Amino acid sequence: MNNSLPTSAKPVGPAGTASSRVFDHLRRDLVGGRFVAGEKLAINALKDRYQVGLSPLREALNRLAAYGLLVQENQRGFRVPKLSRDELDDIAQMRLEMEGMALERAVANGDSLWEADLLAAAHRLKRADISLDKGEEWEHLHTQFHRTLVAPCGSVWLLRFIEQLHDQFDRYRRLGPKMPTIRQELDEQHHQLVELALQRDAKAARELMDDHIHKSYEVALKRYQDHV
Amino acid sequence: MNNSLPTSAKPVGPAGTASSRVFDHLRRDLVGGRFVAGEKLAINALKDRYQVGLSPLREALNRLAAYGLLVQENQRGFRVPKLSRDELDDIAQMRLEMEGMALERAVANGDSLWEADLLAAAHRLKRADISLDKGEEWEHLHTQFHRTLVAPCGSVWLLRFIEQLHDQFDRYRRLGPKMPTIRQELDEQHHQLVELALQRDAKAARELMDDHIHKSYEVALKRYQDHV
DNA sequence: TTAGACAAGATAATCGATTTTTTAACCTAC
DNA sequence: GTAGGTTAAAAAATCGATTATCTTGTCTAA
Repeated sequence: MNNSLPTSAKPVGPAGTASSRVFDHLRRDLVGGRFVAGEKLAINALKDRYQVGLSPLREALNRLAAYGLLVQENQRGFRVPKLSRDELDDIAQMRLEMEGMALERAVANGDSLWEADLLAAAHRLKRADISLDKGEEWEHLHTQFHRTLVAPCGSVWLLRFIEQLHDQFDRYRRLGPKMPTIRQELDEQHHQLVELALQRDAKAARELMDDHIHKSYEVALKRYQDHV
Repeated sequence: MNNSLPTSAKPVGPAGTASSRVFDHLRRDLVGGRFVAGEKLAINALKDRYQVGLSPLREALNRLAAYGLLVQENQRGFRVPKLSRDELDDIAQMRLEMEGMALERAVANGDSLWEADLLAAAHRLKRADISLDKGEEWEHLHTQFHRTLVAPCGSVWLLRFIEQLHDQFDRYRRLGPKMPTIRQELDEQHHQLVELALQRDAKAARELMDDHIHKSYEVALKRYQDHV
């Protein structure tokens, strides 16, 4: 009912600090490809762009560097990490291993509340208007769906790593303009994943997840190759 | 050098910034159990303790929070994460999965230079004087050995996650005073691991690694239970 | 007694200015 | 022409002080 303000799954609560706000904003922009890979960040320009002072901005940059969305070089500031085919392969491979593991555990552990959340997340994702807001809304619901899928895997650290890998993967997947054609097929798989999860068919679910990641990988690779 | 996470092997080069220096120092102290779990950090006290100003100190704290060695609560500073049996189990379980995977790949990929590095690392570890420097020297060589073991696994992200898990695991393992008795057995396994790696026996190596982590887990659990 | 209000002190977060280091442009000697 | 050196400008890092927020202790009213 009260979907207006503080209920969302956002990292920062009602009393967000400037540092946290700019962290979230920068993270979205980095994952969404609003910066050129390899680019050196001009801190003074960012100060204007995000309307914050130097201290909270630098704190946010430090966090992003520790998180892996920036690289920090002593005495010479921050840059956006380069992209490479090798790294994309690495990330996709790790997603296969870790999300597969997480999904199997989630299917084994998830309760009926999870089933409800999953259906809800899938429904919201299906309903999302891709043309709206440059697809930001769809992206958010997509992230949320995958998060929900593996949520009851029982490992905080596994979830954390998967989240990190998703962010990294999306730096490739979200290069360039949208391609709604392939999305059709991937969207289909989301619903099949829910089906198999509800049937508690861990093996089939994992196989489908493997295929899903593989297809997403092909999208990301295409984007990367077109982009270079 | 620039692509490694802030947790790189070497503390920081000659031109380390104040921020990086205090990050390294704090990281060592957190992993080494020099702070009480759950404790709230008094920033002004840290300023004196590490002889740095507020800005570089806060930047270091932000990095450590993103890395998982601190928790950050908006508007109320930083605290040392609590310890729990559940989390220890989680961390150990993840180490089993990830280091096992990494070791298998390393055994498949590692070249002769790796073999040499491995022998060297094992030798240095054996020679290390535990009584020296509160065991810091041994700890460093131990970390280095395990790092070398999985180094050629081919995945930057896998290595990164393993490193992070080691730091988390050591928060438990290094609680309380040293127990040289059990170390004997674990030290023995280090050499057996080298043996199996050189023989390229991936399966046996992984099984031994599983056992090694399991034994380490028992040490850590004992420490944790004694500590509570 | 105890819940709530309030003020005072402590702590966290942020700002503006300064110091340090790097970068880039220019010069000179060979 | 190029390697090496010098310096001015730019950028990064840090400092000192200010502002915002939380915490604690005290008081009052029910």
